[in-house]
Amino acid sequence: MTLLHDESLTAEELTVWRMLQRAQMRVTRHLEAELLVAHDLALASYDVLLQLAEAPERRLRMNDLAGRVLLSRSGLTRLIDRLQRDGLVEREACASDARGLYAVLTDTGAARLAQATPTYLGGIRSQFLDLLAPGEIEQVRVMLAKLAALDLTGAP
Amino acid sequence: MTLLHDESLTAEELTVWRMLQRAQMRVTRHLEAELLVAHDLALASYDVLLQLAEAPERRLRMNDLAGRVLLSRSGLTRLIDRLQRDGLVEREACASDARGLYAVLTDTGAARLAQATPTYLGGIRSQFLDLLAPGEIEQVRVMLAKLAALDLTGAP
DNA sequence: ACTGTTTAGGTGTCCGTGCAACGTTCTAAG
DNA sequence: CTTAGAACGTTGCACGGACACCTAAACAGT
Repeated sequence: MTLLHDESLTAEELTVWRMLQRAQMRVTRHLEAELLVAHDLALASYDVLLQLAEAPERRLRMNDLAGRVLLSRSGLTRLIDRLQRDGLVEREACASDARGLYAVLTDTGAARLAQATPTYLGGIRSQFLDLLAPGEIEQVRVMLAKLAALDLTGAP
Repeated sequence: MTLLHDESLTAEELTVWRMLQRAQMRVTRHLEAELLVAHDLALASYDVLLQLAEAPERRLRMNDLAGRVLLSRSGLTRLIDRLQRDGLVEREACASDARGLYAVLTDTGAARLAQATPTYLGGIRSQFLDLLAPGEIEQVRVMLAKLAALDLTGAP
């Protein structure tokens, strides 16, 4: 597993990985910057709002939410602190489990999300989707599905 | 540019983008963690050492290097501080330009890089390349080339 | 019921990074 | 030669995030 198969292969493959890193970083930065100047919203915050908006009852358990936005639990705690301070989400106790807390999207939060969404989608388009042919997007989707499969099997 | 073309398209495309985010994050985390435990080397540090190793004379101007590792200049300053403290790189004045500084890879640094490289490549393999068919890797390369083209034209 | 274990969430602390401002040096215009 | 402006690298500051640890609640076995 830690063994090296064949050094010679890696020249081009390594480049692919590095290009991927760069491209992803570039798009992310662009997106974050645009959201910040236009709506004073960090990318992570946008993701949280989006996840909540898609969730039933506009609410999600903290732990659950942390997993979806790829953030540590502590990181999410602070982020929700900020969003709550700005009135975009609220914390609500869970009836069935006294330890549990729901993060709930407020109307204000939903409105901010709606405002920011064109910027978000536009950024993804201009920096990512518009540069690829439709068929290529589908190719990417297929590949990513393979990679995502690992999440279920290998990494708990 | 900030206009929304068609809301209906974005359902699947949005998923593709989010999957890409997740996949990239997952691989990066895995890589960083492995490098850290096995060689006490952050991913950013590895990247710096790698860039320097590939550069002529094993040296690169700070500004130049900052661009290659996708780090702000200030961020690079501190990173080089740490690497220098650990003896992996050195700073060297530039003869032709008194403002300029070279970051130079030391022998110690080259050795550490060599030690860590199997871990790095192995991680990329196991988390990324091995999950894709050879043809798919080539497809990715082609697409990334398109995305990278933007770096040259659109973004200064 | 009781005690140990696991889970949910929050807190203390540290580290890495970006932004804005700064000093220094190079370059161009007068 | 002088001076305005740009470029290079560094520093003060604040912020965001992770890790380790903590408390409270749920669950397990006896």
